[in-house]
Amino acid sequence: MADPTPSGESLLFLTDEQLRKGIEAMFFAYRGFTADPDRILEGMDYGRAHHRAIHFIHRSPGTTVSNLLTILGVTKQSLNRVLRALIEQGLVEARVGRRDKRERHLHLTPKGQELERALSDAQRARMRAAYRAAGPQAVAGFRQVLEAMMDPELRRQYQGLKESGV
Amino acid sequence: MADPTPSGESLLFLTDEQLRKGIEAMFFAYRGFTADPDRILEGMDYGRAHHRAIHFIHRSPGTTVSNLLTILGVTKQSLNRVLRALIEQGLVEARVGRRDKRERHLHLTPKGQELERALSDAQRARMRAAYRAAGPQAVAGFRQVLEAMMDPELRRQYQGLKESGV
DNA sequence: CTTGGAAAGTCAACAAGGCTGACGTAACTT
DNA sequence: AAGTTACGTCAGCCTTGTTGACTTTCCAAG
Repeated sequence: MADPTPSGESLLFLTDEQLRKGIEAMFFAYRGFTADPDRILEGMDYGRAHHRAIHFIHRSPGTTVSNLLTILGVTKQSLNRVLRALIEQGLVEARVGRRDKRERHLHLTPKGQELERALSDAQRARMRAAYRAAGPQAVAGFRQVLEAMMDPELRRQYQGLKESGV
Repeated sequence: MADPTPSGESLLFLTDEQLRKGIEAMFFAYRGFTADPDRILEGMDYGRAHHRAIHFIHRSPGTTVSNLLTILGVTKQSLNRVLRALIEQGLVEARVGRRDKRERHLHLTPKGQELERALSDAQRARMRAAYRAAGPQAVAGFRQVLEAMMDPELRRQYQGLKESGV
């Protein structure tokens, strides 16, 4: 049969075998992606769930609990357990909203910022090494594929975060 | 200051901001990556752990329990719980080794192959859509960055799987 | 000003899937 | 014959997710 691509590009990269390799690459890479923060957190009272909360509070200071709920995609009971620990132990501060006093605006305390720094330094170091090894063009492709892989709703979250910072 | 790259390439892609975007892209994309199989598995007695076992047994038929243990990076107690369920319910067969009778060689039964098919069809469909949207060059970059992100030991696992099929 | 509903928090119970430690058995290796 | 390896299993624990039911607070619309 004739080449079905308008541009004449090979479709060899879409074979089941290529796709399987991509799937396994995601699996193994994600293990590496979380390994360094996990190592830092183990022994402390915290886990990956705390890391995620800290990351997004750092990313969007003053975000509300429901915002966080949407981004993380967990139940409020689950998030609440994590936030309670972080607040009790002085890593996160929950300020009652000025306009809407039902809302809690979340901020990292200096102590929280310290842990955030340690975690993201470790994660960024690995990312930086991978980026450097692969080069800018590969990085662009990496980001394109990941973005295309997201659920549309999550992609909006991601893109929203990308610029606005809220 | 002078451009520090020998090749004269910009290092803008290595800024903390770019790295943070990459980190969040991994987070959101991994959610998408697992979403479809998770949907299929929910309601059945199985979860992501079963999916992983099924995937790698399919990938390397006849693999032993210790092989699987190494690839998955979990304890034997944890894997055993998953395997026991899969064997009891007739998705996986454990054949005593011919050369070394201590070993159990794992195979998918027709029923197991059926579920594997459903799961990987769903996951590949998403992968294929993402690959197609991003194009072959982006896919190459995607794979390069992921590979660079793995722990060296896991990279060996990945690369080993890539060709040999064992 | 009252009331409906949204936002937040809490309690209880449960499940999946990790973990450690201890132990047993069969089979291979030295 | 002794030691090691592969596998399985019991028991108990932790993290992180889930539902369901309920309360408190408070904004906003009638």
